[in-house]
Amino acid sequence: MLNNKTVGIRDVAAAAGVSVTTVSHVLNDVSYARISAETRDKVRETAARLGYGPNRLARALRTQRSGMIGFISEEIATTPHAGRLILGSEVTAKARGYNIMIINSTSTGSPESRENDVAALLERQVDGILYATMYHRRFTIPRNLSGIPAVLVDSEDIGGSIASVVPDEEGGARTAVQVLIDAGHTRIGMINNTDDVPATHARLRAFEETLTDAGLTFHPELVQSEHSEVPGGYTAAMRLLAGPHRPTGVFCYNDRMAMGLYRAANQLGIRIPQDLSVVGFDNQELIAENLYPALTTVALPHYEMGAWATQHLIDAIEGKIELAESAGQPTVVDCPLVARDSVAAPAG
Amino acid sequence: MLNNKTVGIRDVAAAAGVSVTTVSHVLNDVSYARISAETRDKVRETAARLGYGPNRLARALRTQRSGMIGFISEEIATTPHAGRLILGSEVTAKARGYNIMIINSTSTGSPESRENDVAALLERQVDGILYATMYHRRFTIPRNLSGIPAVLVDSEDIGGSIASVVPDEEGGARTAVQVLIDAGHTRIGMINNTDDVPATHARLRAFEETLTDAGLTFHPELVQSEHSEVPGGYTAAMRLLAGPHRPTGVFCYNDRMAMGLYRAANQLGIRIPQDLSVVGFDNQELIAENLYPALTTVALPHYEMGAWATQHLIDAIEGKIELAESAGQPTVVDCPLVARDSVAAPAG
DNA sequence: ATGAAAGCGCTAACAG
DNA sequence: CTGTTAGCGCTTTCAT
Repeated sequence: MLNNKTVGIRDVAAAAGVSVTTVSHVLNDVSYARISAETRDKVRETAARLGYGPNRLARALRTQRSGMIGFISEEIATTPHAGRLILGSEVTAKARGYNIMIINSTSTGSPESRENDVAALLERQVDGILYATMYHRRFTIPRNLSGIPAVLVDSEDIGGSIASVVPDEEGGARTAVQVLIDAGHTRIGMINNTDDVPATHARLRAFEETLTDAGLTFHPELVQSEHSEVPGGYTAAMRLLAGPHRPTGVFCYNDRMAMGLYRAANQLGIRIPQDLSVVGFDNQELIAENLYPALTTVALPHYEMGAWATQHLIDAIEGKIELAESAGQPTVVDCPLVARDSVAAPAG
Repeated sequence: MLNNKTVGIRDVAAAAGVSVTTVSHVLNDVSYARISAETRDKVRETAARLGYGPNRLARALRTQRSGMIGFISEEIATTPHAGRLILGSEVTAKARGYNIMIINSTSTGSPESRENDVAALLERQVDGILYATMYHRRFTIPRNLSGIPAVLVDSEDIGGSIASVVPDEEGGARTAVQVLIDAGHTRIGMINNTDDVPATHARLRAFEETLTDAGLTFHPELVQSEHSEVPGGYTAAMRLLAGPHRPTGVFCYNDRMAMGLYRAANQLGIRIPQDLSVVGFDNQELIAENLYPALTTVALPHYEMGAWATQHLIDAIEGKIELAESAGQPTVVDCPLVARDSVAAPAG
């Protein structure tokens, strides 16, 4: 332990010629403390001069509040999304005087390993726990996570017992499709994922509804599904674009599949956005920003979900809200449009 | 504080009918403890039955060892690299019984804000600190970081006072260029960065040396520099490829610039790898894996640097090594080749 | 308006 | 072979 700060409250007290109680009271601005202005100044000055810093561990032991929140994240490294989640959480936590402690988990781990992750945090006396999954799905929380302040991030709790926050898949998809409609497209296709996850179904549903609401007809043959990576996007796009009566606008399940579509279009001599408009989903900046033309897409609100979850977790810790009340259904956060250069009016 | 575990060592002692000392001794496997096998079993059984878990805060306060290491990272979210750094660190720390506490910083912050980040960690009584910069550069550490166990990750300390670990820029660049040479290329170009950072100079130097070592001549007009992003790569590539006597192989400063080169090549009707071989740097998977053809590149060893730094920091904390000894020059870690599909023998 | 003292949960002398 | 006890640095009740 780094005891460069070997200076504690009693050193300050001694140097200032007062008791430790007084020091504690002034440094913590205790409301009921009745201490003269001069004493206060003297204490503060002495503390500063000695370079005093509180030992948060000792305080935590005494107050039963560590000011630490545990953050369990699946696959921290494989996706840039986790970084934004952590950032949203860290910034929010710091603003409220908390720090975050990170544990990396895997989406393939056993229930016991998940419980161990939670237990490790509990031994550290964290005030609450944030559990983030790698992608939006339905998730069964570790048993020992229930009954303590916790929020599930980017997944819905199957048991419905804890609060959670997820992206607004439907809203985001509607936004994306509407961009195409607003640009004047009437024959719109979709490249979808084949995985059985909430996003797959919600985005398809929203696609269909948005078309219908706009008075356009939904053509089942204009939705092609594949594995949600670049090669899948390419394959699906080839099917979608090679036919005789191709769409003039395409909504892609994610930016990676859109990247595959770009390649297919390039290969077929179809220009984006002149001959084909495309909108993605996720706003994976490395891809969306760097594709040519830059991809118009809808952002997955990872920073915001991390921030929301942290804000509410802390509110619950501090007794300002009751997390149990929102446990029933997930809080849904907006997926905003990020307009770039891949959408134009249809040709002719 | 989550006192679901309201069960402490004294509860276990009472339930097992022994003293707290005995419980502490058996649960911590204290070497000099002389306790009968039966007592040990009884204690362990009781602890398990009651669901006892140690309060690491109390232990830390008593032992002056928190078992926490602080991790300050610049720009956690903007680069996927930070994720790998954190992962390497977290996995290593966990394996040795430590946890990591994250603080997000910025590369543009003031010296005071950096010192505050360090101070926050110090108040938490972390046993040591890892300070990671966003990219490899020369860095002045916060003043209050000196004198405590700490290692600088992905930068070299200008003051030379603390240990650091950086990627082997030269070695990585040599590897990249050698791949081109081994494939039979003799006219090789480079697309370089314009920033004045160690990587720019080291990679260029290695490029030149590797050519010379192979008996090839270095043509200054075959190195084109621009801002190290996709558009810069495109611009530089247009200059490099539009000329009359263009190279058959190109080494790019990073994968993003290589992506720009791909677009230029596509536009000029130059096929990769048939007409042009390319190798990148960084192994930004989202790009390198998904470009068509997939990009052969050299990996920046973020996971390894995180792991190395953590391993050594903990060794220092535990008194196994003296960090000061390696403070003079940075430890350099290998940048391995990631062979994909963008290199072939030169045409005809 | 200020101070003494107890105690948060644990470890480690030291004492039997 | 096992138990008593002091104390890590702090907050807070209670006294004065």
